[in-house]
Amino acid sequence: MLDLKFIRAHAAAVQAGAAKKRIPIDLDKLLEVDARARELSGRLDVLRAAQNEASKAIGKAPPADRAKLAELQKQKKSELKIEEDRFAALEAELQTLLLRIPNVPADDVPEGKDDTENVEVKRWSEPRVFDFGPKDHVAVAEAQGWIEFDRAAKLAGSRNYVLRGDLSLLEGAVMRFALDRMVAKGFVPLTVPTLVRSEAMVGTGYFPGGEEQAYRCDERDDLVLVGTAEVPVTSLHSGEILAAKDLPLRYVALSSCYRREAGTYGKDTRGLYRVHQFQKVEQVVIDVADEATSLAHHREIVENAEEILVAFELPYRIVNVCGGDLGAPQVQKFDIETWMPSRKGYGETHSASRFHDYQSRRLSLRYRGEDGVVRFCHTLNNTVAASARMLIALLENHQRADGTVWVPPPLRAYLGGRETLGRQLA
RNA sequence: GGAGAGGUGGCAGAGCGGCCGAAUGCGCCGGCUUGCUAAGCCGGUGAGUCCUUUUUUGGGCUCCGAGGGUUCGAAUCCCUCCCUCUCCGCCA
Repeated sequence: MLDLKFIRAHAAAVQAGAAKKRIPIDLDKLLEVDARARELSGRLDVLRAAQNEASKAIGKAPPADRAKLAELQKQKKSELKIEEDRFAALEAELQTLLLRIPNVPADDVPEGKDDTENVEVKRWSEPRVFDFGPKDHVAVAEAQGWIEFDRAAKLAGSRNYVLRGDLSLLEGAVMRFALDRMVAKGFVPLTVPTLVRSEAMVGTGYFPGGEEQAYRCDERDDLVLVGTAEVPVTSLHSGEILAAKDLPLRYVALSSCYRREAGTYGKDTRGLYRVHQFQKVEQVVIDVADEATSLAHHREIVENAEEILVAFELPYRIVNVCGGDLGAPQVQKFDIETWMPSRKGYGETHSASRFHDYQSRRLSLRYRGEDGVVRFCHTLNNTVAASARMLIALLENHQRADGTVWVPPPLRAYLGGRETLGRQLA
């Protein structure tokens, strides 16, 4: 969430930012509740001070007089209680409103209503020109007996899949390669819970608002399946005050990711593009509250992802995500889209976000600066590799006319040295 | 799942109705001492919020796992929840 002081001082900017994101907010309501709460808070402090002082006086009075003095205090107490209840109600309302205020997008976030207006900022390599009719990833995989959708549906419904044989191994190879690359860069690998309390979802900005996209356990356990390791990893140090010397924290985590994909019926129904469960290696950076540092980290985590795609020899482009396609918590987001022949276009495979202190304020994730001042951290994250979509790109871009699939050199060590997956079919 | 113990400042740990935002030790910061280092000595050292002050400063309120209750007054008593530890059971 944003700092209330910031909102008060920059109401116009907050309003404009929300408009850029196409998120309706009632800022006047928030400011009005805030003003009332602050006014009441001042009065409450005075009342409480009097109450505290009187109670202390009773403690010091001769025991014989205490009952009488206490009787007087009892009456004042009920007045105080009424004001305290009113204040608590205002605070709760304020908190609810505040959680809904989106972060202010950066100036260089493009205007635009949805993903069709994202602005391409970089393109690497060229889509391959096939000298045969390329298949989509489903056809490539089914021909090799690598994928089963019917049985997966029997087990878990639509948008699920079973990987079999080499494709299952390829998934593992991609994940492990991505993980190893990041560890080599000094990122600390973490294995984290993927079933989390809703506080972690609120803290990272997915709730309120994203409840429909998350699987939730029943009332016996108030736990939510995460859609990304970003949630547990960014929440790892919530409630802590970190030492400046320990920053930045660079984490990488491989986890399963779960997405309900509510409201996407009929969209991307074929294949692995939009599925309920996949594996992902995610990178998270936690550092000091400094714009330049944050921007440098943002570039760094985008480059980390680019290196993976270059290693896999997969053409990609980077888009600067426009206001209307940006989530509430982000200041800015760069999506990396990888070429997918069956889509005749680029499909989103990575999402690199920076948040300033939006998440850390919700998580109460702070650090003590060199100057001794306690501040909220800045957080950032990006995909390193997400299994399902990376498999689409690898199968489709590296398929051969004979039905086999070429393995990019860096992955071979993870596949017993093999340069080719599958048997010749044609 | 059953039985018990406990959650206090960066850490350890005392406090178990008012003198407690909190002893003591360690750590950390500053100073003194010292050829350098260590040891020693002195002082400082939680967070949030509001008010005051040009800055320094001073003051009010809130916070001792979370939420509720009892009381004039709660870290201390009661209730609910969360978490940790020990023993038993079950199990990967």
